Amino acid sequence: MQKKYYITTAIAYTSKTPHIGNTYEAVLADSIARFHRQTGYDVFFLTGTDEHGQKIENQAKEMGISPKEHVDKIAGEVKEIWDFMNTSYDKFIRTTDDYHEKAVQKIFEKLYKQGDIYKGSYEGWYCTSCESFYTEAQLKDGKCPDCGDEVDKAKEEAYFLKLSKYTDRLMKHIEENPEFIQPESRKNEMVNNFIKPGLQDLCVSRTSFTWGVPVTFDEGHVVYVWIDALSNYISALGYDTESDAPLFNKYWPADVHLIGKDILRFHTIYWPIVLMALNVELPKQIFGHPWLLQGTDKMSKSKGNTIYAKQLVDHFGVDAVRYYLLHEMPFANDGSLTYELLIERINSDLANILGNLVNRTIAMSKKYFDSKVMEPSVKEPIDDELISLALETPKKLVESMDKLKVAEAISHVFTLLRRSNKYIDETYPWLLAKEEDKKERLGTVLYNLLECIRFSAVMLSSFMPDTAKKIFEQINTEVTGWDSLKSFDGMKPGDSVGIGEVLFARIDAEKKLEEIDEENANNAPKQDIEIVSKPEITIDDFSKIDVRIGKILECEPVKKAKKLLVSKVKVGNQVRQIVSGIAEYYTPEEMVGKQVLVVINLKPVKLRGVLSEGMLLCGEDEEGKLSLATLYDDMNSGCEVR
RNA sequence: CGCGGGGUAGAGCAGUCUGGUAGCUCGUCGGGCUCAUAACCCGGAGGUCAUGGGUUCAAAUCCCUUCCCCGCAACCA
Repeated sequence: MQKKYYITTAIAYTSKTPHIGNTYEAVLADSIARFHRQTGYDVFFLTGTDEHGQKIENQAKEMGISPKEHVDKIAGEVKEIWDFMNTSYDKFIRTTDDYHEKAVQKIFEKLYKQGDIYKGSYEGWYCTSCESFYTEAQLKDGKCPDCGDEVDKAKEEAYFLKLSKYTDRLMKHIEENPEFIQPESRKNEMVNNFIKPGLQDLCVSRTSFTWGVPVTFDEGHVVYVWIDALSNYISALGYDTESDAPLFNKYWPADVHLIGKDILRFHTIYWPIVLMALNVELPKQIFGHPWLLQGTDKMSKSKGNTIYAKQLVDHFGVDAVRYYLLHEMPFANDGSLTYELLIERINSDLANILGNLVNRTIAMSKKYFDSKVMEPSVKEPIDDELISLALETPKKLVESMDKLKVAEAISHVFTLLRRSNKYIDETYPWLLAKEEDKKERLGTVLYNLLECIRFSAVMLSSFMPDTAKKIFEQINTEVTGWDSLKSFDGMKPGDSVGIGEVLFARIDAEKKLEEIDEENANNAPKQDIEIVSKPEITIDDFSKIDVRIGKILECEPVKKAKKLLVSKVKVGNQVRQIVSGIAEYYTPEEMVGKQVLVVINLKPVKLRGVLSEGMLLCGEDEEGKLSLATLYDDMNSGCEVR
């Protein structure tokens, strides 16, 4: 029976257009899926979108459209990107799909009936204007972190999943299956930070918003993201708690869930526990891939450094972008993308090594043999090294791909291409062409080159499908299957090769970068921050906050806290000790002597064990970047700020 | 003393498990070649393998010290 292979990506959240980093995951999954198809597996490749939640509900409200309209638009964009990136998914699931919502409801019901989900209450602080709950730790200045309003201590009913019940089984599974969480270092993070300290039961329902899957037996409750989104991996296969599902029986358990390293916790802890509770087998592997950075920075909209797949593809073509993503991403560390690096890779690998080899080989075939493929009749020892390398390379590819080391796999192909270029220099075809009695030897040399190119194209099919196809056309072969790599005789003597066309044009880096700079300057004017004002307050409300001018006398870091500085601040006749989360932006030395704005009537709290009696005012942007508010002119400390 | 990963040529990385000539790609310099997209091929320069100590005939590799970077966790009144 044919072996099956089930691979999934994380489903993309439909709150904004995915950037190239998100796109990477789909391309990576695609190359793995294609490779398995090519090497004989029955593959199911799932991807899709995660479309519920408060954030989407709010965004839709702001835009004045329905949540469904909002997610339809973004899901459409996601699908469009996945499509032009040439990803060969078998199914694109949306969590707003009917069958998915039903499956989620059934799963929730089943877990509730068997007691793994129970109704409890969520005790915390409630903000009336936001209709949201916050834990003590989430509060900002004892107030709502979102809108800054007063919060009330309150209880809200919610459903909880009993994680504790399954902790031991999960731990055992992780220990017994070292492949389960990859890369290895991630496994330690999960075990040490979460499982060992003990798992708290997980809140799996919400009442604070309605854009979600309703809990069937309790009106007002909506299934929260964990059970909703994660279940897509089985609902997509038609999983049903009661009846059999053919696709599910065939493909489950997943061979690999490919996800970003940021959501590892949900996939390696919550998801396996849900499955255990459902009495369903666990996926074989969770692979938390690294992130793609813009240079050395995380991509984000507010930094204005977001790169989108569309722009890259428009400038460089799909396969060049796919090549870069797949080949330049390390296995465990974050990778980096810049236009400069991309152009360099295209020029040196794709244009020079690959494209030029194909081009020169076809040109020689045409020139010397009128495009005819010749019989390889005059062998020489020097051929053996080339041929045996060609025959070994497919095995190496399989080994690398088994470990999901895609970059390494591609490198093997390029080793063969480099060796082929060298072979041309070793055999001097242009000299052979000058002597009539060397014609047959020349034919053999060209045969070997064409066959190496064919080998390479077959092996590149999963990574650069369009390019592989173009190469097959140029060398005019239909022998493109993986099995044809078992012997070095796929090219048929007597056939004619096709027309040589440039596969990848060399790019003038300077010119291209200018072009892109200009484009980015036009397209991305620095956006003003959209102001969504907090509720109006009266002057009386304002006057409750006692802000004073202070002067920093001393300042030092708080031990074992990366972000905290503790300052002694002179405010009038008092000296306050204040802890601030600004250690990443200011050194203690530069703090001393600064005149600052201090909120003095905040309830004192201990931070990392250090008492803080107030708060220093700072400007803070979306990225969390801080700037301390100081004074324009020297003032006597203790003055009121109004 | 929270947990983990890492520091190897100008850049990016492999090698470390299982000690035995320090390697790959890019860049740079020089040479070769002309079939090809100024491409391809060969050679050179460039490394105290972060640091200090230990084990050993022999250490990038094994053991310990210190310093630095990164991830996770905690923390942002």
